[in-house]
Amino acid sequence: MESEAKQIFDDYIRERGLKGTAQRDLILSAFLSTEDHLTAEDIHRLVNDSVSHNDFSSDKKHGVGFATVYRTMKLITDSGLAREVIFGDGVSRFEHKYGHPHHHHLICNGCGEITEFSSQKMNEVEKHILKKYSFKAESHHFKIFGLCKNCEESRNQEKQKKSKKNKKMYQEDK
Amino acid sequence: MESEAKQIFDDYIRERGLKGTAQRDLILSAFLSTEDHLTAEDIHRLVNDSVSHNDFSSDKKHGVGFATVYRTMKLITDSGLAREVIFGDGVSRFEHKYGHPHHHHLICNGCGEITEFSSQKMNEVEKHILKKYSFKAESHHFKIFGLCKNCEESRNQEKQKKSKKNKKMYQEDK
DNA sequence: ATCGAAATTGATACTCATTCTCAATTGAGA
DNA sequence: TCTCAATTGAGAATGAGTATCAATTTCGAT
Ligand SMILES: [Mn+2]
Ligand SMILES: [Mn+2]
Ligand SMILES: [Zn+2]
Ligand SMILES: [Zn+2]
Repeated sequence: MESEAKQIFDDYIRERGLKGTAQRDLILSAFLSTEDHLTAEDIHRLVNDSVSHNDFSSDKKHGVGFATVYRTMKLITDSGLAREVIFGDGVSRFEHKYGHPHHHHLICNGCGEITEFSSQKMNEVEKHILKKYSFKAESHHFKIFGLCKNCEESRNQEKQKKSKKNKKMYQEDK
Repeated sequence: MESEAKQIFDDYIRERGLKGTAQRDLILSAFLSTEDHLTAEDIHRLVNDSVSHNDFSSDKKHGVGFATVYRTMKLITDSGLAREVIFGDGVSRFEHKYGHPHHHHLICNGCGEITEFSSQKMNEVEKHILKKYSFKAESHHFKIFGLCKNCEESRNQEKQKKSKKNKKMYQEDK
């Protein structure tokens, strides 16, 4: 769980002769506090909100900077705790890697909801492709964009409204 | 073939009350001239190189601008001729859509080579996933990053060289 | 507990792909 | 040919992420 992850990061830091800092602790805790796919901005907000709530000392100079968030997320990724995911909207996201087996994503174009899935059959098909092309995979990611159940239903309701409206307008035209 | 594609673009342009221009012709021709996955920069270069080679009039003011390349590739994409692909290296690429059935990609981290593949079995697995999650797919893309056959082989040769070198240094240490 | 070299930090400047703005130019229907 | 909306290129603007650097902090050695 969380303490194991913190241990892993701590080990990683020491092995490299790096230093433990309050900022790194805050950022790692924020990252570990959810199961979401977080952007650097998300993490920056989480960190600085939690700081301003918890630390009410009046001599607080400034929050954790964006550069530190990016730098630390790189370390967390390199330590094996995080994986960077790119959904193609121009922002990187980070998700848990430790204790979370590899999986793929369904991304809703309506509400942004992200659903994870994995499939043994898909792994087998992939293996077959790799052999066919003599390709050595280092990473792989299947992304499916579309509409989640909720968004699909609301879209259909929208359509129905519009078609009623159109019918009405047509009658008024007579 | 190419003329069909140009006809489709022409129709698209007229339907919308847009105008045909020399720039749009050049950009579309450049895009159609290869089967590659082109960046806006690639297309810009293709267009301006071909212009300076073919059109040697000395009163040529300037080449086609980047903004026009981006704007026109958006039109070409909307017309259904192109598809935008995002490999996650920070640049968008465009590939043929017309006459090119949907497929996925193997991307070599060594030389950048892109190999296309498709798999009926994978489509079936995907369909199963979509049903399971009640998700309505609008687009989907499986990307596999790694090393192509060539790059994998050269990497192994590198390894062998290094191991020889290390052995030699070890002996010299004695 | 103190010291000091080395690592870290936040602010800010910068990069780079892409989009926006706008004055000048061009296309095509009347 | 006229006219006017669409288009263009240059350059400014944007936005995510990175590099720089002086000031601060960490932590092992004293
Ligand atoms: Mn995930
Ligand atoms: Mn392709
Ligand atoms: Zn949704
Ligand atoms: Zn290669």
